[in-house]
Amino acid sequence: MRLVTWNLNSIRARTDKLRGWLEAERPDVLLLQETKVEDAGFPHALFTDLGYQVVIHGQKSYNGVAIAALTTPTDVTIGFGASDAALDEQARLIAATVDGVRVVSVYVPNGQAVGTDKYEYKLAWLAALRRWIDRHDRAQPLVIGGDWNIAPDDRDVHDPKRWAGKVLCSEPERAALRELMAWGLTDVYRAQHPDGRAYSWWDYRTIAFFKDQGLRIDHFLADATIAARVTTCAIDREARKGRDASDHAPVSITIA
DNA sequence: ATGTCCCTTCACAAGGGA
Repeated sequence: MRLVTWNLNSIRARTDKLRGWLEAERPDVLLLQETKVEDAGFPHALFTDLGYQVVIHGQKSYNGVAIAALTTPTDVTIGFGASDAALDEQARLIAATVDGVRVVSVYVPNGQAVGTDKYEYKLAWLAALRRWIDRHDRAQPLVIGGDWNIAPDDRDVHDPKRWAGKVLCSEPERAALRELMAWGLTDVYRAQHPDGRAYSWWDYRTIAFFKDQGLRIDHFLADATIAARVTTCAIDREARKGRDASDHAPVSITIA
């Protein structure tokens, strides 16, 4: 079973690129972030034409997440619900069961800059995600993929000195991620590649991809059951190339 | 490195977000 997570930075702007990639790769499950479209405008045919079923949680202009799968996603939930419904006004979380595995697509808030309101919102959102995971039944295998907007440690940063303390790398964000993982989740890429220096995002603004000035902020976090069965984790750098590319590359895992 | 890309609207230029 192969799962891929990809922040598209607009599914409508990425339609042709995504179709070509999907035809060539055909993962069993595709987790999407930043679809940037209301549900009524979602391009369903892009998926159904290729045999995928897709469940979506979108909004106008920003955010938006989805899960596409070759088998039927069941028990779909959107947002945190329960006591954290106040943090559900932005479309950043969707979950479904696929082939017995609880699969989650997350788009963690970017946080803009340390000390801003958006940064505080990011930390609050991550705390809510931890509470949401606490409600998950440990009997069901769990994998959470998405754009976490956090580089877990300095191995995940092209220039740790330049990024020290900045948003995406600051200690409170990293601590929030560790708090989440303390539930019993493994960063699949890092487990597979202890010394790996692969990145998943390169800023458009600094022409960063050309210089490979990237950060690894897109992750699969898996529970012990799934983590033990992972055989590969790769970042598809090729998909970041070209003028019509998202600023994120797809991240892929294979589960035996 | 204030350099790009995508979205939206009191829309064809400018602001917000990343």
